[in-house]
Order: sequence, then C-alpha cells, then structure tokens
Amino acid sequence: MRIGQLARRTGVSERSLRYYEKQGMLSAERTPGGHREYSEAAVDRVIRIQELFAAGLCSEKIVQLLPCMRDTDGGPSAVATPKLVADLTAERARIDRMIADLVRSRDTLDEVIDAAQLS
Amino acid sequence: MRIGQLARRTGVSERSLRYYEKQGMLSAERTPGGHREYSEAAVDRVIRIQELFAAGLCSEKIVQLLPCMRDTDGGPSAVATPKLVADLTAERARIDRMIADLVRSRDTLDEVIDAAQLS
DNA sequence: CTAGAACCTGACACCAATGTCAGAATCAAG
DNA sequence: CTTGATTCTGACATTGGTGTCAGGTTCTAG
Repeated sequence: MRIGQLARRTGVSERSLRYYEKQGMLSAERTPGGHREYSEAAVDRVIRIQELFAAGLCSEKIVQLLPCMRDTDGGPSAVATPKLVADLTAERARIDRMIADLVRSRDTLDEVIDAAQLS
Repeated sequence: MRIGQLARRTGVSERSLRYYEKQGMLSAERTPGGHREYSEAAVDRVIRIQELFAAGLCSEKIVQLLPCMRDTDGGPSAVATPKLVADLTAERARIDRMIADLVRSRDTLDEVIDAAQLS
C-alpha cells in the first residue's frame, strides 16, 4: 500500500512515517518512480512504534529493539544482546513507574471529577 | 525550607521549581532578601505536579486543576467548573489509553527479554 | 494525452519542560 | 567582617517528534 493509505490506517501522519524510515524503524519498497510501497505488516509495525514512543523509548532504542520483536511478517527475530537486555530491563522498570504514576494521576482526576459531580 | 532542599527532597531541579512558580503551580514565601521559603506541603505538591506532567497534562491544565485537589495543606479545595470537568474527563480517557499502551509496550519488552534469557 | 490526486525531498518552525551559564545578591557560620 | 555555600534573575540552548510549506515528480482514471 502507499503512504497515504498507511497513514489513514494507522492514524500516523505521512510526515512521521517518512521520519520513521529515515530513523531506520520502517522500511518500504519503492515503485519505479520512487514512491513508497508498504507491506501489510507495516500497519502493525507502525502501531508498535507508536506504542513504544508513548512508552518513552527514543527512536534509537526502538531501532535496536525492532529486529528482536516477533513481528507479524514472521521474519526471523534476532536475539537481544546482553547490553540491549540490560537497557530494556531498565526501560521496563521505567514503564512500571510510569504506569504507577498514571494510575495515581487518574485517581487524582477522579477525585476532582467526583467531587464536582455530587455538588 | 529553601529551594535547594526542596529540590533534593523531590528530585526535581531548582530550575523546574522556579518554572512551576512562574506558571502559577507552586507558591513560596520570600525571605527579606528575596529567597524562596517553602512550606512542608510543597513537597507533596511538587510530586503531584510531576505525576500530572508525566500523565501528559500541560501546565495550564494543572494550574486549573490544582485548586480543586484535596491538598495536604488542607486548603479549601475549590469545585471544578463543568468545563473543567469535561476537560478532565477527556484527560482521564487519554490516561486510560496511555496505560493500555504502556502495558502493551511492557509486554513487548518482556517478550524480547524473556527470549534472550532462555537462549 | 491530460488533469488532478498523491507522492517526493528538503528545509524551517514549533512545543514545553528542562539544562546551563553568567553575574549579582543573600545567607549562615566562624 | 569574611568567606564559602546558596539563591536570585534572565537569557539562550536543547530535545525529538511533528506540522507545514514549496517546488517538483509520479501515478492513475478518463
């Protein structure tokens, strides 16, 4: 599929998709004329990338991580190096803290919302 | 307490604390010489602010939200306006989506980490 | 062939919190 | 009083993903 369709299907701007490619997170075939042609698996990959961004990973880490992920395209997934595993373990801990923070913030919001409702 | 101690106790830089004040999120008495003097409740407040930042709220929303929060200083908490409640409800939904994303990302990381461990 | 839609590259701008630095003033202990 | 630690203000830089625009090329339906 073309970049426009991928953008629509993922909700990610074309700008960002091109950026992902430049960072090495996303690849695409090219038509003879130079237009990008994406495989079906790109949809899942883009969504994964977005999730990882939302989790606070920088593109560099994502680049290292992606080849180790079991992807929908069934490609042979690489095994993470010890260094990468250490990094990811740290990221995992950070994500855990993030989730805890978010739950607290949600509770805070709920308190305020509830207080306003019953007034 | 002074800004340095508050920074150490919260893990937030002095720079950020001054920024919070300028944005109207944090207040402080002043010594005759102009140095900031914080109450004990400032510690909790700063931590809350950080959590809310982590939850993706901008400082403007936080400013509106803070007076409605039941604070440790026991100040009379204001009641949120309907408009604010609507905003916060939207934020709450966003936070829910964020948490779901984070859990997925954490699972992704776990898969990669586990795959590397047993190899 | 042609017109309009879609795509290409490259460059500049933005956001919002934070880092950092400089130069001056204040504070607290000896 | 002195001195070293702390704080003050203000300004500029950074970050990293994204928005946006310009000028040109490619694609595709009629």
